[in-house]
This record gives sequence, structure tokens and C-alpha cells, in this order.
Amino acid sequence: MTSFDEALAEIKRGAEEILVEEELVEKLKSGRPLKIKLGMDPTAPDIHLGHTVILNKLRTFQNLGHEVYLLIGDFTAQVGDPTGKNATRPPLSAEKIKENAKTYADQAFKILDPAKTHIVYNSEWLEKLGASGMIKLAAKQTVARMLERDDFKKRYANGTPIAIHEFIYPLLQAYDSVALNIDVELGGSDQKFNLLMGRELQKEMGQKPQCTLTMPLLVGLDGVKKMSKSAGNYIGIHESPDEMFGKIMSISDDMMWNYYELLSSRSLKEIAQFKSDVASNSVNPRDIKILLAKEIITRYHTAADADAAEQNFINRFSKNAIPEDLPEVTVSLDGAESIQVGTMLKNAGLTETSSEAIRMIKQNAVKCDGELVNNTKLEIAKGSTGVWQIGKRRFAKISVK
RNA sequence: GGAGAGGUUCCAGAGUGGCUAAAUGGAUCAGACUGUAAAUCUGACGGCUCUGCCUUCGAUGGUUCGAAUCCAUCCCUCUCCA
Repeated sequence: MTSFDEALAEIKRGAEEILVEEELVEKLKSGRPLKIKLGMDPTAPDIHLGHTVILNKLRTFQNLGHEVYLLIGDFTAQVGDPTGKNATRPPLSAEKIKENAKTYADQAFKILDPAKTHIVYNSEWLEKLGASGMIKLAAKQTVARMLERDDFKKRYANGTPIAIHEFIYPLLQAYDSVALNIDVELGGSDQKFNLLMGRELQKEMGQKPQCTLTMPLLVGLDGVKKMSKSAGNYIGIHESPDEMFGKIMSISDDMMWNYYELLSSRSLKEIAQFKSDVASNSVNPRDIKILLAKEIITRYHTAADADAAEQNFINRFSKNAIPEDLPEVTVSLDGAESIQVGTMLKNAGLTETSSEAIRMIKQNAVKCDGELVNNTKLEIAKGSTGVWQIGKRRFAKISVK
């Protein structure tokens, strides 16, 4: 067991905000195992690196002897955390929720210690609440307070619709903390409002209010929006080593430091050293990025996988080679004697539309057997076969029959 | 129930009768360059049988030589009043 100060420093690493820190210190000093809560939504069971930022933090608490409550929001899933995108969500079947929760747990246990993790479903107490319980709960908060939530405030100002049930979500999430008598709740920084709601509700219901710990949101691959599945800018922990490697290498040099801080288990000192080495040009940022990619792949796969992914990446991109496993496609002519390039590329699936194919040709992006193709009207005769390439990433061996 | 405002291409957001397949930014894709799928610069970014043709601006009808732009009805959203 590390000393108290070290433990606290571990907890605080990377955290955006702890409310209220003195209370947390007091709780930690009490010596009893604390109840740490993290809520998750059973609609999207794929864990990506954005989620792992918080899971890693939960693991820190477990290492310090505390108990984690992974709350599956099977009831709240009907509501959906307000995003302004989907007003309501279709209720998931019980089986589907179970299945998603299991998938989630399996993935989460790559990080968490199962012996110190309790998986709980909020339908257990929320079903019992009933309509009158719901009304009592709703009476605890005011609309004005709800509109303080950043998301609501913006939508209200912009004239984007806010459905009434969206107000219910924070209330229910808060009630979960009451039902479990939680000590500390974790969440992304976008969850701050919800987390504080739990604090207030606990206070009103005569419990010791939970502390909240928010972690910064991991920025997605686009470098702008938060990492999420719906934005398509994520790296899932179930993804293949090659995919992970490629995606991590594509993050910008600047953003890499953010990933290091939030995802790497390297010490802050070590990371600072990398940073200054890059700043002084004594090391190529690419190599530092490779280290990050390998560290992450090793965590979710194996060290051997990480090495292989690195090799594949070098072969493919640094040497600009045509991949070994290029897909083979057959394009049928339906009796005709030849086919126009654009149509062929579309039929082969290399482009979405023939217009796109023709655009690519005009942009000097299309090669056949290594030769640049610049004739958009080229006719491909029946029986011919060639290795076609569009840009650096799209390949196929196409046979015309 | 009443009075206003608004719904535009993946997203944000211009455009209020022809010059508009529709400004600009973001995302995306390609080219150059490189250290890589970073950064930067350049270009593309509705579809097709592609120097041309066809279909888009909430939906359906209408006015007009011509409509995203005008009119009617409908659907959806927001604001204010009750």
C-alpha cells in the first residue's frame, strides 16, 4: 500500500475536477472501502479508448481497495442521455440489454478487477419507483436548475427542441446514487451536471453526498469532437491491432500528448521527457507515436500483435507496397464486350459511385498494375485482369468477365 | 386557442425569381510535400451511358418562358401571448 499522499496523487492524475476534494480526502481517510459508481448506457456496448480513460481511473480506485459499481442504465436507456440528437430511443428488450451489458462487462474486465466490481441494473429500483415516485422525484428540481445544464442551455438558446422526458434523465441518474448510497461517482466532464444532481439529491434524502470526479473527454480522431461511436472518430478496444495502429498513427502530433496523458500508463515525468525531446528535434515525433500505439495494442492484444502491427504499417505505408491480402473482385459484364473504367470501379466496390471513380481518375489517383490511369473513357475489355489502386489505401484485383 | 419566426446539399450556415448543383467553414477524399494516414499547400466534394444529360433546397400542388427563392395546403420546430 502506498502512502496516502501518493494514493491521492494517483487519483488526481489527469482528473479535470474533483468536487469536493476535502470531502473525498475525508472519505478516503475513513479507511473503509468506498463505493465508486460509473454509469453506462447499454445501447452501445462497444468500448472505445474514450471510455477507457474513466475505466482506468476506476481501476486506480480498485487498486486502492475500493469497490466499483458498474451501473447498467437499462431503465434510463429508454430515456437516453440528452444529446439533442435523438428525442426518444426505442426501448431495448431485456435480452438485448443483458447481452449488451455482458459484452460491455467482458470488455471492461480487460481493465477492471472483477473481484471488486459489482454490476447493477437501475431498472431494479427505478421500476419500483412508479409514476407517483417519479412525480415526487421531479418535484425535487426546478426547470431553471435544469436549464443551467450546458447542453440544455445551448439548445434552449438556439431554439433546438428539448423534450420533457430529457429532464428526467439527470433525475434518474441522481436517484441511482441514492439507491446505492454511493461515495464517489466518476464521469466525463460532460457529465458534471448529472453527477452534481446526484450529490444534491443524496443531500436531500439524508445521505452523505457523493464526491464527483470528472475526467476530460478524449478527443476523437478528427481532433475536434469528443470520441464517440456515433461520430465515427473512435478507436474501439476490440479492433484489430492493424486498425488500432493505423488509427493511432493518424492522430496529429499535437493531439498525441493528450492521448499520452489520458491513456498511457507511463509516468508524467517520462511523458514530459518525450515532449521536450520532440521540441528539441532530438527525436522524431513519429517514433513517440509508435510507442504509444504499441503500448495501447499491447494492453488490449499482446506485445507480439503490437510488433506485427508495426511491421505491417511500415510495409504498407512507409514503403508504399501493395498489400499481400488484396481483395479479388469479379466484375460481370452481363454479356457486353467491354466496360467503362468508372463503372467498373464502382461495380468492383472501389468507389461508391462512378462519378467518384471518374473524379479520382481526373485527380491522378487511379493506377492499374502500377500505371497511372488518366483516360476517364477507358474501356476495359472482357477477360482482362488487373490490380487496381485508388489513392494509397484502396486496392483490389479486378477480373472482368 | 392567438400572434410571429423558421425547416437548404454529411454537419454548421449563406442565398429571397434567371449569372445557383447552390457562398463560406468543418468533416471527408485525392494530389504535392514529408516523418506517416501529422502539419502545410493545392484540388475535388448530387447522380449518370460525363465536353452533355438527369435529379436536389420539409411534403404536395400552383403561378411563371424560368422557382431553393412567389402563392396555396399539409407536416415538423422555435419564440411570445392566453
